Amino acid sequence: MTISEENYIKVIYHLSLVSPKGVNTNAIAGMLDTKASSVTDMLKKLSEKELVSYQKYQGVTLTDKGFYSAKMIVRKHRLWEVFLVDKLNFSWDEVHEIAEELEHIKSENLINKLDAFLDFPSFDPHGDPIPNADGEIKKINKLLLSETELNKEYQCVGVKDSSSEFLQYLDKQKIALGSKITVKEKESFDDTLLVQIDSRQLTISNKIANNLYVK
Amino acid sequence: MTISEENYIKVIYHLSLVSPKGVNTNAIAGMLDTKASSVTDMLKKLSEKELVSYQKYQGVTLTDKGFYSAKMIVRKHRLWEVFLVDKLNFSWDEVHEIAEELEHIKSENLINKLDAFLDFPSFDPHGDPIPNADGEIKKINKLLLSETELNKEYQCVGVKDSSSEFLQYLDKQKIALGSKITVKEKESFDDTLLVQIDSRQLTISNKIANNLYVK
DNA sequence: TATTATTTTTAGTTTTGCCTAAATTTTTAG
DNA sequence: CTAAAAATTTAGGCAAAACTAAAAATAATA
Ligand SMILES: [Mn+2]
Ligand SMILES: [Mn+2]
Ligand SMILES: [Mn+2]
Ligand SMILES: [Mn+2]
Repeated sequence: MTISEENYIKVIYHLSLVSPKGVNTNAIAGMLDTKASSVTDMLKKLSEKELVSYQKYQGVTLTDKGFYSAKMIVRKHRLWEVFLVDKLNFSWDEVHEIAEELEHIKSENLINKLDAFLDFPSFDPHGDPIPNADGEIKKINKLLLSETELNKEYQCVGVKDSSSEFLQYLDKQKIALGSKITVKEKESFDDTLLVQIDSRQLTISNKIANNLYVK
Repeated sequence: MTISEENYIKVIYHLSLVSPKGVNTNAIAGMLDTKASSVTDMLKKLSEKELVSYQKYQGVTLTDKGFYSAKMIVRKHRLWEVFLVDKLNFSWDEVHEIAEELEHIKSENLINKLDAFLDFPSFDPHGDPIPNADGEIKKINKLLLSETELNKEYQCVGVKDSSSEFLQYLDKQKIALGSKITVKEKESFDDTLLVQIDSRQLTISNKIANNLYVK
């Protein structure tokens, strides 16, 4: 697979988690910052290689082969992110871009040795699960902060939006994966939350609450 | 710079250490396993970007800019090789191919953090010097085993040929960087050497002696 | 020096991945 | 159910990086 093909497969994977019936051409184009006509061209090629099932106008899904390939790319991406944060002391808002390049390095041996070196982590720095060498993914029951019950203690386990702006906001508010969070009050007018984080009180907008996973 | 451009610059760098007057089109083609006509095309592009000085039929040399770029690619290649051997437990004959890919990862920040993580190594697993962040290279006075004096103790510091066949031969004979080597006798007919390595006696062909650096 | 031989460049194609513009199909609304 | 809107595909092209074949320049040699 070329780097371009890998990027398409990965995007189709991510989109198919949301629309399992079939992924739209325009959605793919949007994620890859390219044009729908280019996507159509690539879908034909991926279909030829039996990485996706594609009938024109009907959207696209991954074949088993494509699904496995996608998970291996995601595995590489997330393991490299762990390496960058845990070993090289990058902060969690700096690693995504670099991992976008590292995920295309070809050696399977490399990624398995990296996995061992990192002690077989199950989650990346953003709380996303890391597929193991067989493509199996550990699921956890997480929910958005906006969906939690009042006065019940949760633990922060991930982010939905992993843009550096959002991650830097969390850093500024000293909210990290592992932080204990309890929603004390919910303002019905705008869904703003009054929360207790570790031992601090904080007011959190609905937008934030919709992008923070807890369990 | 594209990956292809980087590969050309790196090859021109290596060849120009041997032929500083100017590197031949065919020599470049040979190293990159491509055709002379493709090289000519690329030389025009690199010249356009002021990475090389090139006049047709006259061979090519790196500009200061090209020379610095080349050293940064070599720096990345060799640092990644150190990482693979020291941290991921690859053996020294397995790392070159993977480093050929890793050397094209773009972030300067990444490579400087990797450098720090590895404790600023000066030499890679094959004994080749690693340029620092400014492009400076630590030179050592090394010579080939075939050029040594009889009955004088040397230390193995590098390999000229770093093919896996040669490296695996050295592993088999338990010759590693750091090994103490003394040439006891030289057979004048075929230049075969009788050497003492650490505490063992060994007969070594001229071909081997011409590819092992000592100091 | 004149003539080969070798090296290098030019000319013309190919493939990959992308683009714009136009045509087609599907979906949504009236 | 039809007409407009939206989504998707086709057609035709472009740029990068490779190739082959042929031409031109340089180097080697008789
Ligand atoms: Mn990421
Ligand atoms: Mn991540
Ligand atoms: Mn190498
Ligand atoms: Mn090396």
